[in-house]
Amino acid sequence: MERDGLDTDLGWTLGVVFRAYVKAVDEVLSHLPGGPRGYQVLAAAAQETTAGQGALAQRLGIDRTVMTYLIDDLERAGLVERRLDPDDRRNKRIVATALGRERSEAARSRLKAVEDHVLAALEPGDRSTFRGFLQRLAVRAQAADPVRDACQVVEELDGAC
Amino acid sequence: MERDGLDTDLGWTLGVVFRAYVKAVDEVLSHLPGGPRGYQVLAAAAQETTAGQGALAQRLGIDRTVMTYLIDDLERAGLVERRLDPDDRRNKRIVATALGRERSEAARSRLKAVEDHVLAALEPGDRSTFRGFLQRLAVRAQAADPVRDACQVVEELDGAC
DNA sequence: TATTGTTATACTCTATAACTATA
DNA sequence: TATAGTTATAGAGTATAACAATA
Repeated sequence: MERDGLDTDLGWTLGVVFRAYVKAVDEVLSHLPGGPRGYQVLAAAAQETTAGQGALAQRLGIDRTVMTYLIDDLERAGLVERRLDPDDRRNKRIVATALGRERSEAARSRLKAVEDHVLAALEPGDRSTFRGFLQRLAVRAQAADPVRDACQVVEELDGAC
Repeated sequence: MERDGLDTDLGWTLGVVFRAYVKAVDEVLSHLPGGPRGYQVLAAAAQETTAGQGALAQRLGIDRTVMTYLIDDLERAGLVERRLDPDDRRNKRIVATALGRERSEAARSRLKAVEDHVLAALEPGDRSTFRGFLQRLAVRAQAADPVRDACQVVEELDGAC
């Protein structure tokens, strides 16, 4: 069947694999408050002496207003604590509790298992090749400006932008 | 830097590449009513004698209530028409106008260019290897049930689900 | 009664801006 | 005045359910 449209090749396959991954991750992290994003915050809190929730939000690409609710939920669940920074009492450092560190580690194992499962269709050797390719594409994609790139693409075709 | 959390390997790279692709596609199709989804409908209408908008919605994974608005916009822009099916007057077949077919073809070229651009970081040979890997993963992922898979993954670790 | 397409309502996310407390 | 965190409000997007026309 000759496919066409967004289902074509890259767009379709990339989307299918990504959504399958996201769905599995959502499922595996559903017991954590805030789901995947809650896990990101928890994992950061478990590893680092965070500099305050604002900096944390920025680093994780989460809006600071969303961060408030996220931490509210994690705190209610007893996974993290807000500690006032003595040096600057406007800052609140987020630190994981013992329970939080435990849960974070457990979630990490599950995520690893999900990754392996998503890649299970490939031979072990191909898996690392694939990861290498993806990494190269990701690095390039992050460095670039998607909007400008899109305009370049269009320019080649009809001089738009 | 030892990364951890969702930013790890597969999840992070897959997300970055996918989002870059989606963003570029959004940009390149922004002039079409309904954006990427509008294009999917338009492309389907341009190629096939569609069996009615309900069937179309189901095949494209679009909610039928959303499909109504989508087609409203495409029709207003003069890209498609709703034609009553004489055999069953409840059905409305969606057919592309001459303008619609033209726009659909132009959009197709742009999408192809976006794909090439996203994969530009790889050597030509590696590109097709990568596509092959992705396709294998996508086929497997689509055949499987993400939720059940997630439970299997979890079971291996702590007997949940 | 069941089905196609349409419309109306509600709910979830996100983004924006206003507010407090510190500095 | 500026900044960290919080709270309140409004918007887009989606999902749910009621509705009209046809079978």
